[in-house]
Amino acid sequence: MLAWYDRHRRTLPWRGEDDPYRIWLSEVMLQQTTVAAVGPRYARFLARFPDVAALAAAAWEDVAAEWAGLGYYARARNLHAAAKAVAARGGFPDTEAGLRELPGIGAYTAAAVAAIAFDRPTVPVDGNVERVVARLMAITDPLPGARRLIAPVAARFMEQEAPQARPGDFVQALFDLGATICTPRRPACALCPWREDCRARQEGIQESLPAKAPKAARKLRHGLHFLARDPAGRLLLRHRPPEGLLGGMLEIPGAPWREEPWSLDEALPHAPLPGLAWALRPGLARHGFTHMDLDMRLAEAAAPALPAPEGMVWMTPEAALTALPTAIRRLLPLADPPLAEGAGAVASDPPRARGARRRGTSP
DNA sequence: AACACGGGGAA
DNA sequence: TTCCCAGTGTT
Repeated sequence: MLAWYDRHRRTLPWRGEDDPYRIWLSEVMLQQTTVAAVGPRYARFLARFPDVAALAAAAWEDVAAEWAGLGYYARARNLHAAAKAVAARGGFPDTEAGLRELPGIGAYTAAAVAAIAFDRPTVPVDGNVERVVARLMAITDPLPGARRLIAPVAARFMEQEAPQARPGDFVQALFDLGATICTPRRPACALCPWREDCRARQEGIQESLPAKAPKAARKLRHGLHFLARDPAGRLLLRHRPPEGLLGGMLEIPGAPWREEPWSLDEALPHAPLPGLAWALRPGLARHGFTHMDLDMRLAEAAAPALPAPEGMVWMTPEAALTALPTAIRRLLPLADPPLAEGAGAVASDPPRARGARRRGTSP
């Protein structure tokens, strides 16, 4: 495995780093997030917060804006909290158990940082390792339950394949094998260093593993949001509660997301400023979360120059574009004139700003 | 053990 | 479209 890794490993921005801060940051960004999505964001984050002291000293607003668009915003909150804890104790814990105490570091990330940054002989079990081990051992139990069978096998590999040598490289070799050879669909078994040992391949069932438990159906919810613009063209945004969905992020204020679609009249009590002439815009913004789909409509009004109400802030469209989470950003192309992604210099193509088509028989 | 929690890239 | 990604925390 290590010989294969030395020959075929991917070149990645966080490869070869020995700074625990950088390893940790990469692992947190990579939680449920693809390498391709993390790449540019990793470099940008480090440019803004070059070390753990800088992150610990930063204001939450700046961390949130930097994380916007990456998703799973509890990661950013926990990252910020963990940075303060690390700065306070004078450095990173160098054991799996010590790392596990930090907010946002669970079983996987503790093992990953311990192995990669501190060469501890432990195996983080991510989606790649689950897939590689399930196939190698022909484990047919469905995930996530099968993890209790997979983890001990992975730990045994570490003992056998990397006896006190290169634990960090061994786990990253497993990642790379899963990402480039032992892929979810159409694995390239002919190129695999373990092709002769793989029980799933021997049985011809590699493409059906790992088995997964069926996931719950996504609910559909509806929202109606109110975009107020002041005479300077700034947008009125609201802070969401610190926990829960999009916790701690900014949003365009609106009526709560619920099962039934909103009419403008019905939603009016939830408008951020009283007495404005709200006009409902045509079209619908749709966003899919992990557990629900969300259909949002947009009402707009011109507002006089006023101080922002409690918990809200006036922000330029340019700043809003980068500070808003993607779900909320999808409303901007519905505005008149549209505040699309390319509103600034770049005339990029507006994302799925699908109009009222689809089966949404709008009011 | 089951849920809540984002978003994007690839097939 | 669907799948799934270097998962964590809460209930």
